[in-house]
Amino acid sequence: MQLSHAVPRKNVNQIPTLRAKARKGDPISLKELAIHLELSPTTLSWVLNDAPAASSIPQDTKDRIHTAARKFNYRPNYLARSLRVQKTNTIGVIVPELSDGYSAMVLNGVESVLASAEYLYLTGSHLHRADLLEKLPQLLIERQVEGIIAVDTPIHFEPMLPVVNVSGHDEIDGVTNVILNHQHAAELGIGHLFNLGHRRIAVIKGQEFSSDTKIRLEMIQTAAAKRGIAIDPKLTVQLAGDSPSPEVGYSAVKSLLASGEDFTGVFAFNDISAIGAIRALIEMGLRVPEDVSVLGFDDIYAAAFHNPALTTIRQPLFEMGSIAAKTLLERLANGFEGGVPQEVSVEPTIVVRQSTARISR
Amino acid sequence: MQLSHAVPRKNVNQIPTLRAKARKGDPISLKELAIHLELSPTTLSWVLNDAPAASSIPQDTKDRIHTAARKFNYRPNYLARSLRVQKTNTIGVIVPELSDGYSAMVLNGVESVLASAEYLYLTGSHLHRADLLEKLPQLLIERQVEGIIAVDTPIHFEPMLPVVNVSGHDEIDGVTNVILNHQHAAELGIGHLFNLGHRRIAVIKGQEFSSDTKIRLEMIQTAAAKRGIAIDPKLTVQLAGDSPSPEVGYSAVKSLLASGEDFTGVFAFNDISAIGAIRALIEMGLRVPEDVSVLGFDDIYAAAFHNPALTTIRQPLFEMGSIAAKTLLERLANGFEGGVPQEVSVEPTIVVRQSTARISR
DNA sequence: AATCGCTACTAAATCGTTTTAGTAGGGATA
DNA sequence: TATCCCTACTAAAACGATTTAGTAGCGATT
Repeated sequence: MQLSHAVPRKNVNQIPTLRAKARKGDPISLKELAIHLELSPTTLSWVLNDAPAASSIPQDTKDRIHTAARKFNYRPNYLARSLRVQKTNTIGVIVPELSDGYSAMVLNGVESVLASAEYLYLTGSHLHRADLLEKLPQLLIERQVEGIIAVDTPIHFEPMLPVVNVSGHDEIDGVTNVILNHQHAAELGIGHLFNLGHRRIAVIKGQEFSSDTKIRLEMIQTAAAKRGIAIDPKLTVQLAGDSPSPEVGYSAVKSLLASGEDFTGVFAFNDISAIGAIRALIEMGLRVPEDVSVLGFDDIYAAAFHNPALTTIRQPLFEMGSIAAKTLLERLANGFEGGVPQEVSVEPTIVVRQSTARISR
Repeated sequence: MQLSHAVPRKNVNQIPTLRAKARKGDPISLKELAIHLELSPTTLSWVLNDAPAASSIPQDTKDRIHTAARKFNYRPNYLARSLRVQKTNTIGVIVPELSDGYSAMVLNGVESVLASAEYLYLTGSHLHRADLLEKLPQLLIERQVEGIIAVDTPIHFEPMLPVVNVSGHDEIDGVTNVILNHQHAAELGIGHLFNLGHRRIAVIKGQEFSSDTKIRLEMIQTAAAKRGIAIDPKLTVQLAGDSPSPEVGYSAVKSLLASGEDFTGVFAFNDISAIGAIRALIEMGLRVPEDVSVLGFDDIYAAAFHNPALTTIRQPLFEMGSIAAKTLLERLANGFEGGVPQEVSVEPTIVVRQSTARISR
């Protein structure tokens, strides 16, 4: 990647800015506005914030204030206000990384709720690095965020402020976990494969750092056992590396195929790895779903349009995000009166498409 | 989606929080720390910030201060500091939406640069809604962000602070555009298809709201004309709707196929729509690439693992993000001395995979 | 005639820093 | 001995809001 045409414009630096300032009006302070109106800042503050004390201010004074505020485009300085009222209307969000599809969907849900509550959020990606896992919460807390939403992120700190962890499984005081009903998810997935006749089912485990990895596998094993089949440890492979690319699923299934073990179905950790798995199978001359069924997880946008279209366990990621945000805002509003919900769980659904089929051998 | 097990924990609300506070130490202020040390806040501020004035402070006093600060876990209050020094170390980022893959990749690049500069960022998604396009910049400016990075977002305001627009094409004072060399991209794409023998090439235009839509098509037409072929308007379809799903590409190509026009190649606006296009073609019984070649754009993670693997024009999205951030930080550091770069451009590359092939009919 | 209450405000403190302007005390210099 | 400089600090203002505590003026009540 190269840069080209770094074209600096001349004479554009000073003038337009000054013009813009003069035109738009330099941010004016409450004090300046008060002087202009020959009133005290107190009065303006009361009126502009519609404080109870403003009830004694006559309407025409109020009108004068509002008019002047609009005219001079007065915007209260958020820093000053936040400092005074000890409230920032800001939360922190910690994600593993943004471009994995998963976090972005959750964030969409978070944002949808925050927006209507006039909250903004600061984001940080920890990239699974220990130093960032340590530093990011600090950084956010220093910035006076009121609470933290973590997505698929281990919590290593004792929270001094409300924390909601999406896909968190550790019980930590002060941390609310928003989780998928993994038992149900496993039932749906294994049930589906079982009903199609599959008995030798390979499982792609998630990476060690993923919060869902452990419970997901356990629940799958339980669901399989319930149907009288076991998940053969030799058919269990684990994703390696932290790339958000299908490559990790591809490699995992490659090594599985190399082992020579026989299987008719694959239950992947997520859609991304399912896509990689399919590539590996096809390269070996196996057809999906005729020879091997592949079951994804998450239902990302691409799942429906992959070739073959992915049968998958849908996680309501957007909703998990919005629930996380709602829960956090509630906890903030309640102070410490409402009690801290330990866990909120959401239900998966199965979306049957073309990557799974009845066993034919 | 339903909620279940909203399990509130009893008696957990008061105690652990108080404990945590007592344990971790309530955030202590500089003043309190100063009282404890029997020094003035000034002295502490000088020493802790390693200000020039601290040169007259003897080393053992400095040590006392640092030790106490560590012991009481002193963290300067960002609001207070920012208010005083008129600097927030925060920028605003505006994206269309996070889960389209594109924005997330750019954001990764942005974050990689900001992190090492000790900057954090506030994010807002405008979802192509006019009201949000208006409101988000206001909101961010109110929060005293030092600058704004917009991603594929039309700028409707006169910027009072530095703005960098990734994939922006409008010349606006104070806005630096980070853009792809679209001429080169079109050359690569059309050249590739042309060399494979394709003459009747369908083009999937982007949505109207996408900043790249117009120039992309123009450059494609130019590149085609240069080779003596024209892009038939009847072979030009436009993505409709703002879903980040392959569905929009699917619909577009469906309607193209319904028109009965003949073509051997498709140049898609992005990989997502290319994936939708392939689905539409396959549904019509056409093989990709044997009957129709499909060329994507962006090179998202899934492109390499789609079936067939997508030949695509790679945009260095991560780099575009990091360049945007670097440019913005430079502009912030320079004040208005350095001049405002109007445009920085980056080069695409073509990644040839399996979705394009030599024409066979 | 003193008190009360109401209206329509203002002064000053406060949030937690940084920064400007001093200053007390001591030794060296003229 | 007066002046100057240096060391090691401190007091107070400032950033821009909100909030607490008043207060001046006036009409109504006791």
